Amino acid sequence: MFTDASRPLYEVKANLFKGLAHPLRVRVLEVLAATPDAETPVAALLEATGLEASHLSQHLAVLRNYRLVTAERRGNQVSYRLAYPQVADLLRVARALLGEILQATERQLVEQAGLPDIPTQAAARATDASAAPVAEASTVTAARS
Amino acid sequence: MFTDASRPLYEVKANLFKGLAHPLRVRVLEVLAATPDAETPVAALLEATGLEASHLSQHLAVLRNYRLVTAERRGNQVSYRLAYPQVADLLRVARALLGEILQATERQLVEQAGLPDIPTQAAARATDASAAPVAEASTVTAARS
DNA sequence: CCATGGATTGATGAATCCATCAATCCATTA
DNA sequence: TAATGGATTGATGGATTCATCAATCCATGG
Repeated sequence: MFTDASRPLYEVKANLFKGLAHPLRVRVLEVLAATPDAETPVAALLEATGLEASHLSQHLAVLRNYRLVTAERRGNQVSYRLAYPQVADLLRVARALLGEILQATERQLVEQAGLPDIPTQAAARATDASAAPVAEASTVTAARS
Repeated sequence: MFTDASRPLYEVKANLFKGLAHPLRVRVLEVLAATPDAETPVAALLEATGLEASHLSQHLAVLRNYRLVTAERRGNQVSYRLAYPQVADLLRVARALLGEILQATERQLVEQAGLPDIPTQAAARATDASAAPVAEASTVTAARS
């Protein structure tokens, strides 16, 4: 059911994004995407992420269920690779989009720094929390009707 | 903070995917992507989704915070559009990936249907639940060492 | 067969996200 | 300014997801 057909496309898509919506999973995919034609043993992933085996394995299971990676057992140990090259594509496009977003919001910060408050490092310090969205600045812009 | 720089890339990426990880939000983005150069009034989104205004607005707020859409107020009503064309790119690539996944899992279903159980419509009926991942079939494949 | 190392699975409290309802805001018109 | 329609915001249970720990599986070597 992790990627079922016979459901509206937007549901399946959202579901795919849900599979990608965790830093550790993205990290793992990035590592795997770095060597698209080689297998990466779990040991290497453990080292790359610094995680506890069990924790990593949980997320690997998620990635497997979503059919984003495939696993192969060679004797005692297991290796992973991306299930499809398009997974790497997706990461690249996401990165490109983020480039745009960050660049644009940076411009905005500069613009609004010209007038109000402290023009220097205030913004930098303000943008410090570790959870989610971009710093606010009133979203809905006006336009003449 | 919804798309902060100065954090590891994989965190920011995962965060982006989190913003996309909901069927309604994907649906809205798809609608907006259908007319990239025109604004879409909230009324149209309401109709396209069949949602209650408040509910839709919640998700629009999320999309705004993630900088995926922009809103403009024209007199009494508000219209939305994609903030960057790359958002549409991302949806397209996701769709391409899903195409691969579904096609491949379909092949697998056919293969394994050749031998066990009922070879006909059993698989189709089995893939019915409405929540998440693809139907299971043992993940870790073996290989010679 | 038992022990060991490598990896996965299961279970549980904590944290996060979501849908719904009430309240508010904003611009237009009377 | 009072009232109305369009849209957003806030608050609150209910549902998902996550991190951690213990238990299990699986293949190899003694």
